[in-house]
Amino acid sequence: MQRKRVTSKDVAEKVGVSRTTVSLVLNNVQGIQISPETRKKVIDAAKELGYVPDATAQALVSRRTKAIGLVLTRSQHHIATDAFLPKIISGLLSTAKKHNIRILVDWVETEHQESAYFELARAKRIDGMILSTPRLNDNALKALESVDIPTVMMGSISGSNLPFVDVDNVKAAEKATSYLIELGHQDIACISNAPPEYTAAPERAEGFRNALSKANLPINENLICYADFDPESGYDRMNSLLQTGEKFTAVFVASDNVAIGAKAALRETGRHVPDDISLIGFDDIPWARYSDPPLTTIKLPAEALAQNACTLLLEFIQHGSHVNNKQIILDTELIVRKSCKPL
Amino acid sequence: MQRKRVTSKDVAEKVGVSRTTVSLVLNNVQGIQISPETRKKVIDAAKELGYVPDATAQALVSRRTKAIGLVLTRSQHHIATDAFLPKIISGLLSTAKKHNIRILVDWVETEHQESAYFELARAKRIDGMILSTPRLNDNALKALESVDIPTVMMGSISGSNLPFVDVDNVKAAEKATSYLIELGHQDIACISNAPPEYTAAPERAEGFRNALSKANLPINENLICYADFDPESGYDRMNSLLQTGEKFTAVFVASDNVAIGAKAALRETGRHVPDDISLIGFDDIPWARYSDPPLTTIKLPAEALAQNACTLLLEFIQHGSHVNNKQIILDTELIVRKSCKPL
DNA sequence: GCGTGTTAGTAACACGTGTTAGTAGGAGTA
DNA sequence: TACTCCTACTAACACGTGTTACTAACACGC
Repeated sequence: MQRKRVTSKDVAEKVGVSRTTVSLVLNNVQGIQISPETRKKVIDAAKELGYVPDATAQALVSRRTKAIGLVLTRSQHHIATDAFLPKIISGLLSTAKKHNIRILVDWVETEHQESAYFELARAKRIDGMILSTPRLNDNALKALESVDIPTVMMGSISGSNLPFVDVDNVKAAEKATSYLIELGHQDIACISNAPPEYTAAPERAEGFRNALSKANLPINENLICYADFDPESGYDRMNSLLQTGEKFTAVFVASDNVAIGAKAALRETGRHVPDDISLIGFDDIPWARYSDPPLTTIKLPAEALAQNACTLLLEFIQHGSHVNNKQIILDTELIVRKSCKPL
Repeated sequence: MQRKRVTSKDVAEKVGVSRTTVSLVLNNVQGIQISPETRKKVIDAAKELGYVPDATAQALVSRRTKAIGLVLTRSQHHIATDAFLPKIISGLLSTAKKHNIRILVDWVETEHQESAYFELARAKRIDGMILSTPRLNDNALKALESVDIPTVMMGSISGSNLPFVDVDNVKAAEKATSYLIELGHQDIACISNAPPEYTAAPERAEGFRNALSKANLPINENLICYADFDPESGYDRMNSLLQTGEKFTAVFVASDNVAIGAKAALRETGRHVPDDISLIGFDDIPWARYSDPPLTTIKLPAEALAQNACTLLLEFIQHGSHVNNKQIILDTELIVRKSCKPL
């Protein structure tokens, strides 16, 4: 049943040459002399036998697995509800495919972070890794540096000098908030996307504050809170905001996924978007433009982020740490739809 | 900079035993005699040196890579907008982690299917693969069988006897449609989830027809159409349905993701859900319960599907093709929310 | 002393590839 | 003939591990 593997030795024997010759021909090694007839015979035989080089053996000798890791550092529930993951994967796959590289998805539970990174890297199963929205404590960071495997982060993190790809979260949040201010809103709430440990969350809150300051508006800390990635947390936070009794006419929600839940909470308490409350999101997930009303939001170039992270990592792998451009900041864009209204 | 790799040889030398002994101790091989002192010394030395066995070398000799492939066979755009992928990945990761197995995500562009499957399998980079919502032509199927790598499909496919994990699409669609009929609807449209090549799509349409037949209602083929996974296609199909001039008071949309777009089309043409049109979805993606109105739908156990597929594949890998239970059908559940109304 | 077992290991091969150093054979030159 | 150069290869090592077959040392019973 189980057909025997076809190895380069089989190809060599069929043609009547050495295994070395087969390797040289099939890898098209430059600066070496093989007669055209032999070349052809080898190539034909390989095709006929259906020879595919064994990736593990190649990896062992070349010290390159031709695979990179996408390391997710969130809870299982947050992975399952991450509206962003498909775009990340899609972007990664498209770039990786061009370079004939595979993607290994791994998941590091927060509890045992250090050893997990360590083992993953040391086992040499991947050539490098991409950390998605990392939340690293000092130990994990140190472990990561000590194994020195090429690493690129998607989303920056304070206190680390690993290369990263990100957007300017402060500026983007400022852009969103300024838009609300331009519409005449003065009492604005902010639900950031995630707990403050995730660097992007406080950055977006900071952008929110900046916009208010520049417009000489007071900052009411009671109107600033942090969600937890999923719609449910947005639902909860919005209800909490409503219960404070503080007045607000607009909300900046720093994640479309969270905004889904926030909007549901508004609806259930009889408030209408945008007539009663203006709502602006962040990310521009596919759902946003089909929402009711279509959600005004900040477009995050998710696929481009992934593609850039992948390209940067591959450079990193190839040229060692001499990568000149260690951080890439992509642009965001305000997408005006119908969830905000002049006051 | 680049620290030298720690191999089992280093551990052996440090302790003063042979490499064999190190291997026997660390793998805890049964039925072999090693003195407790030596055991301890080896374990201590391994820990002290930070020894992690090289996965590629292990794979080469054991003929097991301890990785399985998740193979996506859709276009890049469809991967990016797949609201289901995160749950699949989350389910896969959780099960795989328990067995200390990694997940390799791969993407087969439809054009070069055959060779891609072939190469992936033959390169021995993975021990088995999971095909997600496969659409296989005959060539691809034959190629797949000829390389005989353990394979499990998520979503069945006609004309193949590969093991699979799925829900009973016909019955689930029937359940959804019957619910609409029970509410008094008689003129019901159906937008299936995907093009008919994807087996689930015609199956769900069939379930739709079955329900009508059982209720002695006429089947109007003009009211049955096929979307293409994403919200945009739902938007288009709904507009087409509206333009036919055919009358309908309810719609069964065999995908929540498609329903998002369909609902937008209804809204833009001034129709309200559920007052004017009742809408029932399929999948129960996270967005569904926060939708406006909350979407009544059929719950597809996505994570459980992935977990079962993973478990089945691992059994398959371990015990060869002697897996007794070659197909697993999971239950679906009608989730009643607020998008449907008695006529 | 001798045969038999047991204990605690080790030497050597296998996995399938990439690569370096070397070589047989022929042609050209003095 | 003797030396050099070129062509077209090949032998052999390395990568790091798992595993099988073997052995040295010692104890035990008679």
